[in-house]
Amino acid sequence: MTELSPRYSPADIEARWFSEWESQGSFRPEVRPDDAKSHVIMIPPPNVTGALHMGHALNNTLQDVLTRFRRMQGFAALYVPGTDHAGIATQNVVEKAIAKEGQSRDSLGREAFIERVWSWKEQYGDRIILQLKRLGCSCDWSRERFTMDEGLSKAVTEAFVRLHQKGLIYQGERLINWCSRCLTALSDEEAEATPEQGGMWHLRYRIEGEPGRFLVVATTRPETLFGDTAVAVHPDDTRYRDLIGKRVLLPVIDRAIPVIADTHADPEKGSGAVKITPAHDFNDFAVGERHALPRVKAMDEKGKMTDAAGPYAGLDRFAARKKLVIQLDELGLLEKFEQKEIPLPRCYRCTTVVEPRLSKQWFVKMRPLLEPAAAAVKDGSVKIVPERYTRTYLDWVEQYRDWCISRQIWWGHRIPAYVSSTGRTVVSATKPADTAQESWTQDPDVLDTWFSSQLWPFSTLGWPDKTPDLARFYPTDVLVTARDIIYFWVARMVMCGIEFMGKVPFHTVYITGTVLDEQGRRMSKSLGNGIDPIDMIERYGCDAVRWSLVMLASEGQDIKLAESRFEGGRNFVNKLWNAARFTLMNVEDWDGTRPVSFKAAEDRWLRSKLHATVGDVTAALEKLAFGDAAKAAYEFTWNTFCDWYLELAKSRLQDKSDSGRASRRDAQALLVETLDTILRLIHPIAPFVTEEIRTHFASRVPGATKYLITETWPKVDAAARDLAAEREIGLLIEVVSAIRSIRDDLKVPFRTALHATFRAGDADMATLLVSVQDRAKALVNLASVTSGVGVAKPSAAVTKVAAGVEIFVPTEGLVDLDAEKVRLSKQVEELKVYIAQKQAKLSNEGFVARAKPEVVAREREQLVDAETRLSRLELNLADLG
RNA sequence: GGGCGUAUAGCUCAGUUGGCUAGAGCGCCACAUUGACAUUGUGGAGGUCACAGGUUCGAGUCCUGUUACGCCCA
Repeated sequence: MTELSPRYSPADIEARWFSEWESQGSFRPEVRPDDAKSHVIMIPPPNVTGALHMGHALNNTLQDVLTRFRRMQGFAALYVPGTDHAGIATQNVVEKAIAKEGQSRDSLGREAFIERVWSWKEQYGDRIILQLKRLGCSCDWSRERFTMDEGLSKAVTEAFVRLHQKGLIYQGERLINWCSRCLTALSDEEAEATPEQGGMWHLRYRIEGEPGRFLVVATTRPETLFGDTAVAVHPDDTRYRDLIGKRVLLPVIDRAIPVIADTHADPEKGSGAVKITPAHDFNDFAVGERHALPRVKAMDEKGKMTDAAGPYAGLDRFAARKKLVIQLDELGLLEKFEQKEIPLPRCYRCTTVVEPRLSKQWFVKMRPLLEPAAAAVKDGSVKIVPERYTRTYLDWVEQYRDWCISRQIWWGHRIPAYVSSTGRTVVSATKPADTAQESWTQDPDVLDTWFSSQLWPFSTLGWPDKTPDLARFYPTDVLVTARDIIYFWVARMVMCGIEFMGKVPFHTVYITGTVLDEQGRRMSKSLGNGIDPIDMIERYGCDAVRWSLVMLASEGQDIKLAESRFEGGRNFVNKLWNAARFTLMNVEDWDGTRPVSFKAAEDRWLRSKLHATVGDVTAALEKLAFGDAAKAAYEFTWNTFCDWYLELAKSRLQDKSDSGRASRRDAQALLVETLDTILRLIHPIAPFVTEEIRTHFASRVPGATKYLITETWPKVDAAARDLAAEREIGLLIEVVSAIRSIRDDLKVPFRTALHATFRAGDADMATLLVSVQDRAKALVNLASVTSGVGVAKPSAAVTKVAAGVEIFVPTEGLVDLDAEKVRLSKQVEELKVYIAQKQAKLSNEGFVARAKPEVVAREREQLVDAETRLSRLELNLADLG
C-alpha cells in the first residue's frame, strides 16, 4: 500500500486511467454478458469543425454519468460517440482556409475542393473527439461514427430512396429561404429571425387611367416592388371595392398589375392594401397561387436586382433599396416612412440577410411522418424531461411544414437523383446506366446535414443492414441534448425512428439547461465570455469540472457559470482524496478476515446513514436528478463521514491496547466498507479520482474486482437502518455543537479543558447521555462530565437548553455574567414568540379539526418541548440574579 | 402578438403531494496551526420567499392579476 500525497493531483492520473480503461475494453458493452440488458446513449454528434464548449461538457458529462451508472448496475452500457459533417459550417471553414492561399471552391473545382475538406477533416476533425476523451467520456470509441462515413452515407441514400418511393420526398419549384452568400437554400429553422431596426415605407401606386388617384401600399422591402404582380385588398373593405379588377402602375417601370380581392389583405393594417410579390414573400406566394399570378423574380441568386428591375438591374439589393427610396420620394410616390423594428431572418451560419427565393428544390412531405412523431410524445412512448418541452416539441411538430432538404453546396451527401440528357429525373441508389438515347448526371445538390443526423440512432448501429448491433442496441434509452435542437434534430429522429425502424429511437429525452456566463448571457465567441472546459480541466482536474457541473445541473434550469464554481468541485475531490488517505493510514494493519460486530452507536449510525445515501443517490440517478445525486453523495461524504465519523473514530483507531482491539477493528472495517461504497457511488460523476483511490486499497475490499469502472453498484442494506443509533448520535451532535458554541462564546481555546454538567429531562435521556458523554469528551475536550436527571446546576455557569437536556459549563473567571444574561434573555424572547405562534395555531379550532392528526400531534409536541425549554431558560436566567 | 421560464441570504441556487422557527455552497465576521485535508476545522451574522389580491385551519409552495428579466415561436 503506497502512501498518498496530501493533495490530489489529477494531471498525471487522468490520461493514464483513460487509456487503461480503453485498452482493457471497459467502455465496450461486451464487458457484460451477452444476455445483459442494454443501456444505450447516442452522443449528439458535435460538428467536426467544433471545439468543446461548456454546453458540450455539461451534456456529455451527464451522458457519461448515466452510462457509468448503468454499467455498474450490470447493464451492457453503450455510449456511441461520433461527429457530424456539418455541411455549410465545414464548407465555410475550409473555404476560408483556402482563401488564404488565394483559392476559392470554384477555382479548385468540386472534386478537388471536397478532397480538401476531407484532408481538413483528417487533420483537425478529431480535436473534439480528443476533448471528449479528456472529459472522461466512457464511449465505445471502437464504434465511433462520422455522418459522412461509408455506412452512414449508405443509410442516407437508403432513407432518401425509400421516402421518395413512398411519395414523401418530392421536387418542386417553391419559395425557400436563400442565403445569397452561401448560395444555398436553407430550411425554415436555419433562417433565424431577430428583431432589428428596419422601416416601413408607404408607397403610392398610380391607378391606371385615373390620373391623380393612388393606392397606397406599405412595405418593409421596397426594392421588391419590381417583382409585384398584384395589389390585394380585402373583399369587404369598402374603401377599395371599386378598384378591384382595375390595374395600378408600378413606380419607375410603369408595369401595370391588377388589384385583386384577397382576405390576406388586412384592413386594419397600414392602408389596408398590400403589394403581392409571389417570388419574394411566403404569404404572397400563397396569394399568387390562389389567383394564378405570375411570379416575377426581381433578384438573382447573389442578391442583385434582375432585368425586371429596369434601371436598377445589376444593383445589390440593399443599394437598390437606398437609391429607389430616394427616387420614389423625388417622384412624389413615397407617402411616408416610419422607423420600425422588424424581424429580419439571417443565415444561421454566416448571418447574411436571408431572402425568400423561388427555386427548384427537394422537399420532405412532413405531415405523414410527423403525425406518428407527435403521437409518440403524446402517448408517452417518448418522454421529454423537463415535461414543459413536450409543448415546445408539439408546437413545432404539429405545424407539419414541409422541409426543404436540398442544399446548393458541395460538402455533404449528394442527392441520389439523376437527370438524363432528355430531362427525365430518376431517384435511385445507383446511377442508371447510360444508353444510346440518354446519359445520366447526378443532381449536383447535397442534403441538409440534419437529413443524415436524423438517422443517427440507427445508422450508427449499421442500418440499413441488419447487424447484430442494430438488433441488440436499438431502440436506445436516453437522449441528452440542448433545447435549441428540439426541432432540428429530436423531432426528426423520432419521426425517422418510427418510419424506418418501426420503433421510437429512445424512451426519454433529457433537455439540459443552457450554460450562461456569470451575468446570465449566452457564452459566445463574439462576446469572448466563454469558459473553456479544457482550460478548466487543466486547472482544476477533470473530476472537479464534472462534479461542479453535475452539482449545478438541476432539472432543465439554465446554469450561470463562473470559473470559481470549479473550486468547489476541486475541494470536494480533495476532501474525498484525504478521507481515503486517512483510511489507508489507519487500516494498514487491519485483518479483514476477522468478524466485525459494529456494536458502537456511531458505527450503526454511519451504516444507517450510508445506506440511506445509497438509496438516495440511486433513486436520484434513476430519475435523472443528477444534481440531487451529487448533493446526497457530497453531504454524506463531507458532513457525515469526514466531519463526524472520522473524528469519532480517531480515538478508537489510536487505541492499540488489547481492550480496544475489537473496537478498533470494527472502526477499520467500517472505514473500508464506507469508503468503498462512497467510491462506487461517486465514480460515475468523478471517475478518475475514485478509480485511483480504489487501486490503493482494493486489496482490502472483499470480492473487489480489478477496476472500479466495471464494479457493481451498491445495494441498499435495509437492515442497516438504525433509528436508535440515529437518535443517540443525533444527541451527541447536538451536545457537542452546543458545547462548541459555548466555547466560542466564552472564548475558551480548545486546549483548555472544560467541565460540563448535563441535566437530563428523564431517566431515558440520562441513560443516553451516559453513553454519549465519553465520545463528547474527546471531541470538545472536556476534563469531566457530570450527568443525570437530578444533578445540580453549577453556580455561575453558561447554559444551553436542548431538547431534553440542559447543558451547563461552569464559568468561574471565564465569563461576563451580564453578557450571558443578555444572551439568555434574547433566547427567552425568541422562544416566547415561537410559543405564542404555536399556541395560536393549536387554539385554532379549524386547524385541530382539519389538519392531519400527525401534523397536529407534532405541533403539540413542539409546543410542549418549547415550553420546557422556556421554563428552564427562565430558571437559569433567574439564577444569574 | 402567442407560448415558456425565472424572481427565495451579499452572490449562485435547493425547497417533492400546501404543515418551515425557510436550507446549502460561495462570500462575510470571529476563533483554531504541525498527525487525513488551510483545496482544512469550529462557531456566528445574514431572508417582508418580486408585488397585489384570492383559496385554505394553514401559502415560499395552489389560483388570479401586476412588474422585471430571459428564452422560443409568429
